[in-house]
Amino acid sequence: MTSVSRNTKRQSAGANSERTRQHNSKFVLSTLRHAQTQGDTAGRAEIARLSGLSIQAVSNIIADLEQRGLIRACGKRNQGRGQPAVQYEICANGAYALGFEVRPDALFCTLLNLHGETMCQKRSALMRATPDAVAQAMRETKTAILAEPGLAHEKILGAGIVMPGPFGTTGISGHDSELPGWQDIEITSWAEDLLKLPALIENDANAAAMAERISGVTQGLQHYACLYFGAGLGLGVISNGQALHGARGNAGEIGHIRIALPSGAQPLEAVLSRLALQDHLKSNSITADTSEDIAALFHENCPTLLEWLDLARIALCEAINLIENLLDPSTIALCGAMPGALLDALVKDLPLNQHSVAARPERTLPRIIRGSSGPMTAALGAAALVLNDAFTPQITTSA
Amino acid sequence: MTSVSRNTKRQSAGANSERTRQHNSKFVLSTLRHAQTQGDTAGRAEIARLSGLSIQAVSNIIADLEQRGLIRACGKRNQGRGQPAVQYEICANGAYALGFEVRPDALFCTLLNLHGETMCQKRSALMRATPDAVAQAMRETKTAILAEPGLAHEKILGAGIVMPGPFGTTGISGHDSELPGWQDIEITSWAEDLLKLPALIENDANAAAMAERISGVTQGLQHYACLYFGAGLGLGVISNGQALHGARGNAGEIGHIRIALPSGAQPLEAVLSRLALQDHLKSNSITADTSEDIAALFHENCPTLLEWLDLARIALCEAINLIENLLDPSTIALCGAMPGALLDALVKDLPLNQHSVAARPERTLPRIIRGSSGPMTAALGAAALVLNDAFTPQITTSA
DNA sequence: TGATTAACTCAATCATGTTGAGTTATCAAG
DNA sequence: CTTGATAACTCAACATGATTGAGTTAATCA
Repeated sequence: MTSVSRNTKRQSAGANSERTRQHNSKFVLSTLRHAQTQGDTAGRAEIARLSGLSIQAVSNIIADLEQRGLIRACGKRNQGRGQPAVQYEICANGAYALGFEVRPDALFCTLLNLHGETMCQKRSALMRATPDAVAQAMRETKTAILAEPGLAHEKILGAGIVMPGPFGTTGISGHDSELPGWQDIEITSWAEDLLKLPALIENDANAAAMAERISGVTQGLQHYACLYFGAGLGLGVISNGQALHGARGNAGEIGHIRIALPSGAQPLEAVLSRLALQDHLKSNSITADTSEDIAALFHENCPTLLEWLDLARIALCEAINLIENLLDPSTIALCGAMPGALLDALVKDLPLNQHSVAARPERTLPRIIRGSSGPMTAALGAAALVLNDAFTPQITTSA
Repeated sequence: MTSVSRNTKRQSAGANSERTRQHNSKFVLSTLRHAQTQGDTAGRAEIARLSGLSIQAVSNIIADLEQRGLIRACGKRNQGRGQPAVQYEICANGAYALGFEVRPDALFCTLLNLHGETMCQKRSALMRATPDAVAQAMRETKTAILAEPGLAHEKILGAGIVMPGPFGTTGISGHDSELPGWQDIEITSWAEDLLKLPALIENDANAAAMAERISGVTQGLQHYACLYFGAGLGLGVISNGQALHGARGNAGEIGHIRIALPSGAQPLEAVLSRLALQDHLKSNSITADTSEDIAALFHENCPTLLEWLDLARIALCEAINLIENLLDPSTIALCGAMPGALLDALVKDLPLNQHSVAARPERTLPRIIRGSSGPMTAALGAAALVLNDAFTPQITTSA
């Protein structure tokens, strides 16, 4: 089939020549993408050296990818003697990735091109996020997107879908983020049948982490974490370039962890979350329903908000300590549905624990950085999952 | 080359037919192993169905593995009509895995066969665990092991090596577990040159977790964690069948995390570790230097020890809450250098938080189980790393 | 200007998986 | 006790895709 595969057929555990080609094609694409993020390009011979493949093999793959419109030649480069190497780059609009975020009251959609650039965004209001209502909204959204010029079903690599966790029946019942009627649905195949596209399901924090990898502040990193402000507070973990789901897809519920604060032990998201901020404001009779409200308060130096910020920064330090000790990430990105300026303020001059495995002298990245913010972060991340998949040589796990 | 590869040559990122065969061979082996742990066996056709490979491909691989002495036919089985399927099993002594644990004062070694059974164990005292001293001890140990009957260099798949973290220079200086003179050594290639074998490096907790997977309580699980009593307290995390290292191999330092206790916030290993136990005993003028001493105290219901146990169980509950929320494991195993009876006592009737993503009604495994204990756990785990590698279809991550 | 170098192409070869046509051994129905 | 159905397995031809070695081309260097 194809390297950046569109076929919905489930992959089996065994490998064959087709799979080999798919794997190698993904390697070629990831090399080109990696070069492009550095403002660079690459030629056949260089890719062959990096991959350990023969030049001929790379040549064949490049011919194939070029013919399919995913890459194109972009000049030559002299590297000293010898014939100049023809350079290749990824065609921004050679293919697209679709991302959906299902929320209790709406369906968000983002379409990314191969450069990770947002091509369009859509929002559909939902009365109730039942499977039927979501299915209808997804179908309509897809139809609307296919109507755009230059878009065909064949050019969509797949769909990433973000759903609020926790998945399955858990001890946390009555949790606001749980959706009605989804318990008995195997979501991946449900979505693949619905959209006629390969589907990837993730929680919001992992998707946000992928977004940072595809077009954000963690490009090129293989190990990092992403604290994500969504309904509560989630943690996306990327290890070896792949998201960490846990046994049931419920990993990253960092908001539920009790942490030690000067005021006593509390769940992290009782302090460090959008809801916690709004509660704190409300207890001082200030309402801030939207991100814009919060941003405005921050802009005018609202003392109640600054008070919360001090609390939140203490909680954040504890969270960082936890994450660094447990996961040893290259960095931690802070992102999600909070005003960017507020994230900046949270991140700035944190009194981080220096007695940590993360306090390395040779460190080049800051221990915490501000990632992307805004309400569409999760839908963007959903689409990023698809791009990551297209650019990452895969494995199947054993029995 | 070979599927259970012995060659030291670094694998490249690109795939070819040889790599495909290697991948598929590992799948066949893992299927047979999995069946064997269930007291079962498997035939060609069954493996073909599981892998998605053709029967012919499986047949070829089986012929190859059998010829190399890694598997053998073990009777036939009637599954109703049709020709009975020839069953295969892994030859226990078809190959071996070597495991080393480097400690500040000694080098421990364990040799496992393909069934994960311990063939021999060795201990070499070290004055100081400098690279030179360790190299000499490793060389001598390997020579002694090769002298055993039935053992040849070719039958050793590789060496797993466990070293106390943290790796590299970190903010935690003066840490007792840091070894002298290792900062500037790329340990994997150092060990491969030294032993002329493929080498895998891990921290103690991850290795212990692998040991549970190969021959312990977590066989067949893809997602779990392992709380490990070593020098302090470590957490081994297996996600998707692979150990989680973090960016620098320092993941799992759960002992350093501050947790909220009735007595105030403290690092977890200030309560839950062998050293904490010994300190607690010492503050009541009881000395217990060895595991036997501790086991004896426990056996005679020493009130000071029981007092510690109550404290430790509270801390353990907090740790479990942390791990479950962050990693969503299938289960958590408790293991390491503590008397088994004490681990049992820790695990028994824990007042676990029911408000957790882990409190699932359909859960079949307990949320926490007792794993293997004893001083050789880490060296065993080191060898288990090699077996896991031999039985797990691999990938190389992209650039 | 010619030697050197590196990128690249072409054609032959090789490893491996797949496919389809048998063959064999067992069960079950007549 | 025969016969047909069924499933495991083998054999041979084929397809895919990577590798190899012998050119070819276009640069730099002396």
